[in-house]
Amino acid sequence: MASASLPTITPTATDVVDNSYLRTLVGYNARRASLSIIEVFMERMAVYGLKVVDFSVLSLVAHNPGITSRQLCATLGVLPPNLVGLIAALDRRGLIERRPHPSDGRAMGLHLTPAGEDLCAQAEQTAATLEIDATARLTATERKTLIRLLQKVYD
Amino acid sequence: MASASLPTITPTATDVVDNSYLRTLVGYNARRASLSIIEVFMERMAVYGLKVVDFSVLSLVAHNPGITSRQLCATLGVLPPNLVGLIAALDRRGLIERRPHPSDGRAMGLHLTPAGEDLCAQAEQTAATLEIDATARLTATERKTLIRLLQKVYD
DNA sequence: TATTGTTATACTCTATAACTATA
DNA sequence: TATAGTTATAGAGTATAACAATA
Repeated sequence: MASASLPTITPTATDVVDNSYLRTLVGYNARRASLSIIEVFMERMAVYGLKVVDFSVLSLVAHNPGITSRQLCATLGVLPPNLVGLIAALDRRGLIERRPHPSDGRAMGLHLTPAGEDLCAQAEQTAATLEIDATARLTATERKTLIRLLQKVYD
Repeated sequence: MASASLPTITPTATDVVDNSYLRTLVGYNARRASLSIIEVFMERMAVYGLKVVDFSVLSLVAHNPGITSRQLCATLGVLPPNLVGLIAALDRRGLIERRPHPSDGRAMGLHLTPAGEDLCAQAEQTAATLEIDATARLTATERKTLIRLLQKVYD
């Protein structure tokens, strides 16, 4: 970190990039904000050995015991072939279980193991803290407004 | 499209996935909104043979004549090796030119060709329209608020 | 005939190491 | 010594086709 009393390298005029046009676009701003939050998300979830999608899967299974792979795919926008390895890995780690679906012989109902419940609860607590930190420049009211407007875009 | 008068397949209770927890997270909402806008962006930019990054590069070069690859990388969060092919392709299409940098012999200043200026102007017009369409459920005021809050997150 | 879960595979995007030429 | 641009390559993420078992 540079001390305030030290001379700083002043960028020349040609070093300053004018991105004011891109900043008028909702898509550009949504993508940049999204990436900046997800960056923090990935850092803190690495402690649990979870990627962003792993967390989403774990959390959805926690709140929807018996959910199928198909339902996870539809909810998260992941294609079935790309969920197979992910589910298998969580299974191998002893975090989730695949049980035969009660009414559909083709499907498997997903459930958290006790270890999975523990990890998910911890991860969700971390997520709650992280969310505040990653959007620290927002007031609580602004954060609620932001979420409401974002949902209005994609709902 | 199903007519409103036709009987619809009513999903059973087990089909309804509870994602209310994920919806409390700014990151989840930012990512979903971001993807829904970028989806429309990609569709409409395909007409010009441009991907999202191509558009950003073209627009930044338009508003910053003589900008270097390095500056583009820093502004867009793209790694230098991944920009090389992209720039080369735009060059081959006759949309941009690489001229020797006036003060740094290692760098190349990027400039739009007349064809590039034309395409960029059209694409920016399309982007402006698309933005409104992709966020049609927002009022103009809400759209401005959304952009302000998103910038507060990543700035 | 349609759907769930799966395998295999291809394509795109992103990341790392190392080189060259210039600063 | 450090930086701009480049090459080659590896890894992650995302896509389609096709199959077995079940609806």
